[in-house]
Amino acid sequence: MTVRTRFAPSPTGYLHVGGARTALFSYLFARKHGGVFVLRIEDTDLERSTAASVNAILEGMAWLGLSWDEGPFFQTERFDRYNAVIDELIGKGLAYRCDCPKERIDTLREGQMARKEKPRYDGHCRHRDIPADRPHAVRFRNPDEGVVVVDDLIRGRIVFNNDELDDLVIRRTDGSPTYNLSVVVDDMDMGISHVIRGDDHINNTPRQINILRALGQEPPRYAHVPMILGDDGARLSKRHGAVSVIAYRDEGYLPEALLNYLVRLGWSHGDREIFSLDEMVELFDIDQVNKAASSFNTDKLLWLNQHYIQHADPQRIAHLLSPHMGRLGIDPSQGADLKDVVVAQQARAKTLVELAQISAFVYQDFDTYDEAAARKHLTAAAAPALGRAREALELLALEDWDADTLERTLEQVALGLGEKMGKVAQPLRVAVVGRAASPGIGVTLELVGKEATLRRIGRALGHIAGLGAAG
RNA sequence: GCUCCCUUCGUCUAGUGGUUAGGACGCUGGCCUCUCACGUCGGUAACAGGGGUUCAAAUCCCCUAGGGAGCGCCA
Repeated sequence: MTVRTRFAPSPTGYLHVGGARTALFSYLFARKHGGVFVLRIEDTDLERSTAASVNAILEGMAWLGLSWDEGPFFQTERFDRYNAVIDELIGKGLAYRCDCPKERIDTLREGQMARKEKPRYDGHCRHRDIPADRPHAVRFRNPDEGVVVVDDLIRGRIVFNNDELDDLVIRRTDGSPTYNLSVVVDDMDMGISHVIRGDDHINNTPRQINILRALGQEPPRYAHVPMILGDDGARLSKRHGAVSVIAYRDEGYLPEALLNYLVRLGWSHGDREIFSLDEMVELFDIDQVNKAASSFNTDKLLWLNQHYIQHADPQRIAHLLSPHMGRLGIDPSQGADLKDVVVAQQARAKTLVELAQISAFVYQDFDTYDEAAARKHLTAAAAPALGRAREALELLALEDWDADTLERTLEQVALGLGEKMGKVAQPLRVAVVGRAASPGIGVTLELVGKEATLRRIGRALGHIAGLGAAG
């Protein structure tokens, strides 16, 4: 049997991380077993579905690199098929028309709730034989007795009593099919062998199996993956920060970091933490997925992101970094090669946004000194070191302006002053970077360039002189 | 309320009857060092509770508690 999985989001918003993980698991399972991964857009809710959401979902999938083999299919294009199936069910007496007004259903429900019963439709229209030309919905006639057994790949065996289930609406009064019907027909028509979805669908599963059986089909295998919660254990929502996959991209995360983080939420392979998409395909299997919900932990995502930034090809990172530099008003083509900046900085940032921030000094003069750094390093005592450094650096030819030569030059300056390297490097660093943290001083000066370095040393000396005047 | 699901360090997890309960993130101490970061060595911290079964239980069974989902003419 060929494995066929599907990801079936409803286009009522962006692709969020929970959906992305479900998509990832479906993708991995299909790839692992040499199967087919189908993308289907569940847009039967005409009120809430939008084209913008469809685009947002496709954009998120593309960014993550989760490619599908078939689709995207749109349920709105398959209404004729659903209606044919519904008519077939009516014809066979497995579904019936219902014209119960909303008020009747509401009263029924209230009474049941008051009696502490589970609210459910009472089958009032089962034998009323409503004419087809009157306004009506269509309900599936659920079996009254027996049980439905779901052998879930993640949960194990789950048994439902049919008397817990009621006759659900499969076609609305406006003629549109409902979710439980269209899902069943699509999974059947598309030959889906494994339904991998969120565990909020567990309770729908027995209904869907009953419809499938009424249609003479054997159900697929099911795997219900647990939810993702926020840092605080509550359901993940906007207030936990980004939930949209695209927002993670914009905040400077690498797709491989998000993917790696998501796959480890509910799945593991021994003690291993780092997985490329190919390695996931090789090692993943759905029956190893945890049953319990897990909390999204941004700190760990940040760690993975830093790991991937650090070990990625500098040229690629430079390419991805460029737009973030642009947001800071910097054109990286004016000045040092951005790739060289990445090489110098890539172990120092957890996101591309942060990488851009700590690299801005290479391309433009900063406005103000970091207060603590200036207080500690731009002092009268540091002035001689800065002065001597400036003298030595001025003498360096442009072709000698490289990290090694710069570092050796400054070591000589320190030696001449009878000071440790730190007494020279730190004031110089604050003078040139504005902060007390940067790559090695030689690399830092090389990237900044001779002209800007000397200019900024002059400015720092001025700052120190100003202190004396004020004090 | 009813039905279904879940429960190992703060978080992600390993563990399938016998382990000093392992790893990772975070936090933290040391080393490296011109700063920061990286790297590296160490520390911190968990089997929800209670009953069984067993020579032996995080692992099997039952109960309780806590958390979650569903109970739509939403998906």
